[in-house]
Amino acid sequence: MDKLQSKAERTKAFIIESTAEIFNKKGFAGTSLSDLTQATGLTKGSIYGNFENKEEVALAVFDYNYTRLAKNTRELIEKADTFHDKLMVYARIYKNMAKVPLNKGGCPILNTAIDADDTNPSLKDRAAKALIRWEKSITRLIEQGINAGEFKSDVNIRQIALSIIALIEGGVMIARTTNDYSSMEHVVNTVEVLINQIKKQ
Amino acid sequence: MDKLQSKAERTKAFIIESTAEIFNKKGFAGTSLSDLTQATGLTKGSIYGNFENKEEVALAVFDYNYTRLAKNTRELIEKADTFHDKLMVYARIYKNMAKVPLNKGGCPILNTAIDADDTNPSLKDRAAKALIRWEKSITRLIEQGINAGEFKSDVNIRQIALSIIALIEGGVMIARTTNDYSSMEHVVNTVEVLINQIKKQ
DNA sequence: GTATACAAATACCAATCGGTATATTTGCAG
DNA sequence: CTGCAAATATACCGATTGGTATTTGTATAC
Repeated sequence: MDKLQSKAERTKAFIIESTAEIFNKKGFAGTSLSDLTQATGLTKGSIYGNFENKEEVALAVFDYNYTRLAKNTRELIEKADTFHDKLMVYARIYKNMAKVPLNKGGCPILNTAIDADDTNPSLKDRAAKALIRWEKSITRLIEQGINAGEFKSDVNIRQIALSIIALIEGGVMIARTTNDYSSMEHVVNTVEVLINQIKKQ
Repeated sequence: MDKLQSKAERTKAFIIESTAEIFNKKGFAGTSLSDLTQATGLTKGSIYGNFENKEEVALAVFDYNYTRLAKNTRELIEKADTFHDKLMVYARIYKNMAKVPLNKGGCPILNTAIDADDTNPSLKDRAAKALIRWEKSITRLIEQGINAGEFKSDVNIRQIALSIIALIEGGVMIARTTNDYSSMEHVVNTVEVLINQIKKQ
């Protein structure tokens, strides 16, 4: 086997990529098997040959959407020099979210969290883990910034980390629901204020 | 007719109250007609005698959930003396959201916004209007506080209003998804900081 | 080139979906 | 107490749901 992936692996990836947007827009209950066959051009038999059931597709799709988002963010953070600039990457990404949306249908973490909250424990768990990893990522940057002497040492790290996430996700929700992306800019301005406030001097 | 409501009006209200929690938890697509008959003990015929279709029930349920929320908030705000304290009502309500949740299944505005976003224009519009009214309510309190000499006159009113909403809604999402209500407290602390920062002196 | 293993399509399943036409019951005015 | 209208239940509809057993097609190792 000199191929990079088996046929099954390629088909699996194809199904995931083809249906990622639908699941993100319609949610788990709102996405039907016929949505999946329509988006892929495949038949139900083929989809069920590669996934056990609808839930397995949804879980794989969430992982795909989340990984794409996380990778994109990580790369931008690595490019930034100071820890201040690294934190500011979150502001930059969502400031022009309207023009360059990575995910059609909005943030997959937010969508999955609300969608699966009271209905699907597995999906909810995936969203929870994503949020916790995001929080850890911000927390680590602040800690490193403190150690590097960039940030004050008496900041409430967890409060800042959670507030940045809440502002962004809340901002996405407001902007998308009201179709007014200027509200996202306003909210991101507060993210910037929070980050600037922990700077020394 | 010496009754306060007709039979139909009472049944309508009964259907709305009985199914409010289900719609808030499962969303529009995730809630089936049999969910409604099960929750009410009524038959499909009876429900369709009082509502045109499932969407009409969902819209009435959103109005019910939202009105209850808005009324509760308004009453607490009216009781507060200063504009600072009035703004702080939002912080107080959501600080112990875990102990005294007004709506099972989380904030109906957030849930409906994400649920209906890419799928149901009527419901999305309801959520959008609710968000705009909420923003206006905060905006008005800040303006009145400025006129009363309580707040600084150079604050970015819209930025503060939107940030408070985003923090609360984002915080609700994080707390409910991760099952960790301490994160809500952290986020609400930032809401309090924002409000304190616009105070004179 | 052929046998074989794997992948995809076909055809089917019971159950449930949202919705409706009609029958039955109920509440209420006279 | 009766008659009638309003409200609820019954019974049914075609379409679609998620899922599966089986057949057909295809890529690949030998």
